[in-house]
Amino acid sequence: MPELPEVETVRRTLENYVLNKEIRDIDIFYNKMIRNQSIEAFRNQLIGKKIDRIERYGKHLVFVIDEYALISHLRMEGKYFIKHLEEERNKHEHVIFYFTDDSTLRYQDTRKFGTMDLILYKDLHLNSPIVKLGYEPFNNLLDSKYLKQKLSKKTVAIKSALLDQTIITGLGNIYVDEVLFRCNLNPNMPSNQLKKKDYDNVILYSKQVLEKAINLGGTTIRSYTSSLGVTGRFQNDLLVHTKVGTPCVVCGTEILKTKVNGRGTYYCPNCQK
DNA sequence: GTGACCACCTGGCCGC
DNA sequence: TGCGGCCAGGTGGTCA
Repeated sequence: MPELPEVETVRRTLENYVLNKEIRDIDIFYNKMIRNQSIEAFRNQLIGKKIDRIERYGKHLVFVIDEYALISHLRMEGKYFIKHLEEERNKHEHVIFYFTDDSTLRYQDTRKFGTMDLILYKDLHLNSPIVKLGYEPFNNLLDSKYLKQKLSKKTVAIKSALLDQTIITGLGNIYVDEVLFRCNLNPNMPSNQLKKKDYDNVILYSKQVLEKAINLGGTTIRSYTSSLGVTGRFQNDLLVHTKVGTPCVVCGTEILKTKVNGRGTYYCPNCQK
């Protein structure tokens, strides 16, 4: 699924294709994808406008279109493609933006989990899904004091806490497994049992793992391949995620797969006691 | 306030 | 080969 590195890769790639293009028309084939506007209002507010820039907050892409912010969340399998006007629509393309130069931006989502919210840009940090997000690992405000405040009263498993986007934003199932392995933390450990060095390690390795993944263009696995022909290479650097049955790179113990609050979770039972 | 559970959705996989 | 059932999972809503 697209996590922060994959979304950042999509953002950087799309910037090369859609900036300053004028929207001539929009087709929406799955109405539930547009959450906070009627289809008519969504179209009326964007048609005739140009895409000024693309921002990213955690896993949210924000297309800045004149005075509006189009907040797109790819969820599980959302992807964007640039295609010529005349290319046939495939059945998983749910929103198509037509530009005046006869190119199109197409949002494709096999499972239809993705969402789009359209708000005024001035309200982006006042009244939008962005407001609830915690700090990204790259934010200097994310320190051990902040983590202690957020986690020290939580009994929920550390894996679940790190997936909570209101605490740290940008980590998803793949990268949480990788971070916990590097921290030698068991995914089921109650959040309130972490020590100061654990907070420091979570911050350090979250940053390290995400930075490397961004540099490698994200991770390409069965449930996610990037758009526009961009393929990530971080899957070659995964140490535990999807490695069930293979020896741990540190101690040689067989990597196990379990479930933590319903999420598939990979870990080394020896390194992550 | 917290945590558990469910719905959303469809392709892939497995067993029969 | 075809069918049914299960699994995958980020997020928001509901309920205890």
